Order: sequence, then C-alpha cells, then structure tokens
Amino acid sequence: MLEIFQLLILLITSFKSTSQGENNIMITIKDIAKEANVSEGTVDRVIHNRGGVSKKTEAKIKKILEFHNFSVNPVASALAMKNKHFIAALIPEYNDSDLFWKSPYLGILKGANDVKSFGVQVTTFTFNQYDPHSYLNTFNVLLETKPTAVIMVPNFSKETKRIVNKLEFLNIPYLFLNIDIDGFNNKAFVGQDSYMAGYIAGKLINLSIPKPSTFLIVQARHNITKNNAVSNRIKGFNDYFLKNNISSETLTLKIENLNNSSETKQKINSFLKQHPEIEGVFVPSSRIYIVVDCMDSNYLDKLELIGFDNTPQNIECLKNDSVAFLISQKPFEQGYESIRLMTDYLTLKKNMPNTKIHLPIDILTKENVDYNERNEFVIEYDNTKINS
Amino acid sequence: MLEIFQLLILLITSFKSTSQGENNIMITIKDIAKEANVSEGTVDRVIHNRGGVSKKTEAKIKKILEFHNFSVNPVASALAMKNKHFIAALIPEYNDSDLFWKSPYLGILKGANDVKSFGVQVTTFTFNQYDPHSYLNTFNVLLETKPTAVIMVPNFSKETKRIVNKLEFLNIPYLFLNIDIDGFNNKAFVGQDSYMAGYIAGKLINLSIPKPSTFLIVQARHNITKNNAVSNRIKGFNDYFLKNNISSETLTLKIENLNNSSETKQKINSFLKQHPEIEGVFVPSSRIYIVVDCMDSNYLDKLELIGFDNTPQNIECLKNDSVAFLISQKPFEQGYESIRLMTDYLTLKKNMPNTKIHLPIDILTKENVDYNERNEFVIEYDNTKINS
DNA sequence: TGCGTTTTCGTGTACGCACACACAAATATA
DNA sequence: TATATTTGTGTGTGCGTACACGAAAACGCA
Repeated sequence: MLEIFQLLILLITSFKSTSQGENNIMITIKDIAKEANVSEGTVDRVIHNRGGVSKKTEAKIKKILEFHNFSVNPVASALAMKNKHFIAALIPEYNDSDLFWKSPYLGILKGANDVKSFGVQVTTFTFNQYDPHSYLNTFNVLLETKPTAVIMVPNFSKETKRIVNKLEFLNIPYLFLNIDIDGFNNKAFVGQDSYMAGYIAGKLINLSIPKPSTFLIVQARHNITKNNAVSNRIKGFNDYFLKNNISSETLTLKIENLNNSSETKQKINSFLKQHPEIEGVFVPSSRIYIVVDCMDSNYLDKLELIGFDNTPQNIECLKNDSVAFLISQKPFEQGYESIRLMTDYLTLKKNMPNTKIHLPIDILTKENVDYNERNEFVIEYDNTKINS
Repeated sequence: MLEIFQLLILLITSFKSTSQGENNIMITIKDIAKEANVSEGTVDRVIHNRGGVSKKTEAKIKKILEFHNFSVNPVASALAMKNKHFIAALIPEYNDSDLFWKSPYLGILKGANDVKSFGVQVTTFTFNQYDPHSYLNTFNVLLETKPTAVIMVPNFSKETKRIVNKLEFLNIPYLFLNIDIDGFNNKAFVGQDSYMAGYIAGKLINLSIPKPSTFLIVQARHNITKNNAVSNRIKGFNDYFLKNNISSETLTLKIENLNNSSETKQKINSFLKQHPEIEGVFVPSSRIYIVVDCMDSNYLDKLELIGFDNTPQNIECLKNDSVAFLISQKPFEQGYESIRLMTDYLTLKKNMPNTKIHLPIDILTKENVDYNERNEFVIEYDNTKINS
C-alpha cells in the first residue's frame, strides 16, 4: 500500500519534470519555416508584422508559432540588430558628506555593463542636487549627445517641466528615478513609495516607545521645498499617528545647512534641552549620521532615532546603536533596474509593466543590514581578465 | 564668481560623462585581429588559451587586448557556443496548506526562461519534503536525465550524503538552496542566514513588549530534527535574549501534525490557558497562519505574533493584524539567483563569488509587504505574444 | 647538404539564429 | 499582352567559436 503511494508520487513528479523540460527546447525560425514550407525571411515578416505575406500563409505560420510556443532567441536577435541605443542618465552627484547617490550610480554602472552587448550604451551626467542651474546646464550637455532615452532624477519641478518639454518635443522617452512627481508623461517611475516609508518609520518609532510621546523631526532647509521624497516621508510619518489615533505629536527643527557642524550641534542640543518631552528623533533625509555626530551622548543614550538610507556613515550609526532603524530603498537596484527597464523598452519593444515601479521598503537593523545590499558587490567576470 | 564655479562643475560633469561613455564602446575580435595583423581565429586562441600561437604573437595580442580593455561579447559568444547545459533542480513540492515552495519554483521558472538562449535547459524535480524516500527516489529520476549541474534543497542530512556522493562521483557540480548544511563540497549556498533571522525575530518581539516576558515557540514535530533552517531560527531567537541579558524565557509547544486543525486548536489554546504569563508567540516554520486560525480571538487580540515567510496565507494574517511581523527571505529570488549563478558558472566559467550567498533578511509589516516581492510578477515579454 | 617527414603556427571560413534588404517569381489588373 | 502589385526567396550581416587545411619551420636520416 505504501509502496503504491510512493510510486504515485514518483509518477507525479516525473510528469512534472518531463513537461517542464519540454518547454525549454529552443525552436528556431528555421524549424518554423521548414514546417510551414516558407523561407525564414517570411517567418521573420510574420513575427514582426512587416507585411508582404498573404493572409493564408500568415495564418499558417502563426498557427505553427503558437503550437510550438515559439519565442525569438533574444541573444541572436540582439546580435543581428544593428541599431544602437544611447541611454543618458541624469542623476545627482555624490560627495563624502552625502554618499546616497553613489549606490544608484553603481547600479547604473552595472546595468551599463550588462546591456553593452545588446547594443545599448549608457552615459551618466551628474549635477549638484541643490542647484537648479547645475541641473539645467547638465541636462543641456546631456542633450548634445543625442540620447535615445533618458533616465532622470526630477529634482526641481519647474526645471523638470522645461527639460521634459524638450524631451517630448524630440520624442525622447524618459523615466523618473527615485523621486516621484505627477503630471508628466514619464514612461515609468522607479523608486520607493516615500510616503509609506515615512509612515512605517512612524510605526517603528511608536513601537519602541509605548506611550504617546513627542518626536523631533530634523530637517535641512534645502529639503523643505525642493525634495518631494523628503516631504512625503514627513507626511507619512505624521499621518501614522493621526490615522491610528495616537496622541503623539511632532516638533520640527529646521537647520539651514546640515554641513555646518558647530551650528547644527548647538541648535540640536539646545532644542533638545528646551524640549525634554522629546522621546525620539526622525530624520527624513539621508543624513542622520550628521545629527548623531552633533547630539550630546546623554541624548543619544536616551532617545530613539530613526532615519533613511544605507550610506556607510548611516550604517555605522546603526551598528553602534545610535540609530535604532534605517528605512532603506534599494538604491543600487534603482539605478540598475532603470537601465534594464529602459533597455528592454528600447530593444524588445516591451511596454513598461507599470508606470510606478515601487522598490521594496526595507527595514534595516544592525543585524540584517549586512545582508541587505548584496547587489552592490559588482561581480568580476573571468573573461575580463585575460589569462592572468 | 558664481558663474566660474558653475562652469567648473559643468566641466567636471562633462569629464565624467565622457570617460564613462568611452568605456562602453564594443571592440570586437575583428578589430583586435586587424591591429595585431593576425586572423580572428588567432585572437580566439589567445583569449581562450587554446595554444598553437607563438609566444611572440601571443604577447602582442595580449598587449592589444589589455590596451583596449577588451571583453568578449557574451551575446555573440552564447550564440556561437554549441554545447548545451542541463541544470536539474531538486526542490520540495508545494501544496495549498504550505505554499512556501511555490515562490522558489516560480523563481526557477523565470530563471529558466532567462537562460534558455544561453544554451541552458532547466528541469525541476519535486519531492515530498517530509519523506526521505521521496527525496531519494526523485533524485534517482533526476539523475537519469544526466544533468550538467544540480541545484538542490538538502532536506535530509543522511540522504543528502548519499546524493552528494553520487554527484561527486559523476563530477556533477551542485549548489544548495535555502537550507545551509556544512561538510559538503557544494559550489555555493543560496539562501538566508536562518540563525540571524531568528535572532531578529527575538529583537522585534522584545521591542513590542518592553518588560521581560515569556514567549511561546510553536513547532510541528516534523520540523524538529529534519529542518536545519527551522532549528537555527529557534536558536537565534533564544540567543537574542541570552546575549542581551534579557530575562525573558521561552516555552515550546510541539504539535505532531499542524494540519490536524482540531487537535492543534485544542493544544494551543489549552497551553495558552495554562500559561497566562505568555505575551508573544514565535512560529519558526512558514505556517504561522495555521496557528492564527487555531487561536481563540481573545488570545489573538492580546498576544504579539511573529512568523516567517510571505506566503499568501501569512500575508493575510499580517494585513488583518493577527501577526505583527513576518521575517521573509526572498524565496523567489532564491530560485532565480540559483539558476543565474549556476548558469554563469557553466557558460562563463565564472567562479562562484562566495560559497554562501546570503539573501536579505526582510522585516515585513502590513505596510511594506506589498512592495516586497515585486520579482514575483513574471513579466510578460511582447515577443511571446505573436501579434495578437 | 639535401630531402622527406613531422610539428608548429596561422588563415579562412562555416556555423550558431535573427534581421532585413535586393531581387525574382507569381498574381492581378488594365 | 504589358504593366503594376503582391508575395516570397536568398542571403550578407552581426561577433565569436573552432575545425579543416595550408604554409612555414624544425627535425631526422641518408
């Protein structure tokens, strides 16, 4: 009885593996042509809707294609296609005090390497994220290279309108990376739902502090009007308490220039002194490490801190217990997936799956942080080393 | 002054984009051959260490290759190579009561589709995860297909030894998926650090309950000796309290067969009744939804629950607030990345980057869960639909 | 030293599969 | 019957792979 049962299981598993294996055999255009008694060129015409094939012949070929579940060999297709595409990426530059944009840049680099042999070249143009003139000027340089498509971080609404008008006039498709703004015809947005990221930060900080409390939001002046993602995070954070009927409240400290250490230090600590009811600190930009560096250690020990993004400095704060959680947005993958998405659009004529490609909202603790961004290890291929 | 500053920024960004663009132009073997005054076949011999080229000619060619930072066009290489590879995947089957293994299977399917045109065929063989005979029998069927490489979930230590001995005798490379066991020559392990996943579960549940408490661990009997990942999770969970000097304690309830609803219901609720000190429940398997279904609602409202894996049933519990957190392990990606890794190993002769490829330890709440596994949406390619 | 044989070196090119153009053949129309 | 239109074939091309074959150099023997 048991033996029969096991034989049944074996038969079922054999059936599954057999049917799975069959679907993987590559049928070629030559096979289809032979079966339909036409030339390979005719099959190509049907596949690509090129016309010049009679309805009768076309129907016959289509039937055979469907019967075999035919798909074009994308490798052969890529080699045969002679047209080249040029993707230009317009992203903020990174520096030592704000390393956030390094990861998307690395993701773009990896993507560029991966799509090279599909006839797609990628060029990156970086601008100063606080300066709309740099944004526009860099865009103008970008445009001189006559790109096929553009991947851009839409930092400034007004300037973005001007940029987008030019792109649409020139029929250049574009997608937005990291910052989601509405009212444009971008092919897609690739990034995080920043409102929900802030909402989750509210949930986590509330979890750590069981009674209704007061939380401090620390903002750089730059971030107030210019960065849609940051303002969405703040809104999400505040809404967590509103929507869950939690009578916690938030106070906001605006700092003109986070990079001015002594001023920042003085402002934060005196604010904390004036508001001893504060139990936690929320930093909606990617630079919570600066806030940590400025806070007196007695406040650091006492307060719960929560910030965004997995820059090395922020991770260090996580690991030394100054920060309880970071909300991360898979920055490397944002860059990488943007390149892959746009490449698929250009080479396979594949429609974008959604207009909004939301990447995961990652909750990072000191324990899981090292497992999180394994994509950042750009893998060395043996064939780039010639017999060394 | 400001104008000069901006001009400097523009020059720097121009320089970066220019140098980035240059590195992306594909040099071909034909170009190298022309420059070295040899045939393309000779360049091929040097690249692949085939011999039959004089040392002088070889040195000249290598110099030119390095100067141009030449890399083989992997697309053309894949088309030219005529050898085929067969990857066999040995994974547990899924059913309606335990959907965990559906995601890795879908990841494998997507991987198989992606590597088809690189001359790699993938066949999946599934076994009953609680039955070592099924495991062995399925492996024997697998072996009949003469695979080039094997991706396997090493469920049972003893039987895995036997399987691995055969694979090594036949010189078939293999890697472990999802379950990490030591003492074997697997090319890699692809999966989560299950100890750390349990540890983080301990941290999160402790966060929700500020004073030292008592937690219930619910285990199916099957899981005790058979599944290394589950026992590691339990160890990690317990170690969180030990290592952080938290005088919480854990009680364990072992249930013979989680699928027997009435018995499970009775056992859980009477246990909870006998132990009113319990504040939270930890389910180290992927089936916390069964525990939720069995618990009386007054316990559900009162206790914090934490489990593993993002099966649809578990996600439902997350969304209706019965479960506070799920620790997820990117199951789809486990399947997908295993195929990609093994394919690279077989076709590019690329070494595995690490023996342990740890995937992220994802902390899921009801707010971020829908953003987490976007890879599971198997994207439809337009060229699989023939002009419909 | 010269000749025949063996070994080394290198070239040329068919092939993988899809793309798409030049050209020929078949059909329809005036 | 001549012309126009439709249909379809043949094939060079993309870049790398690797084998068949030819040329040159080295070796052994008379």
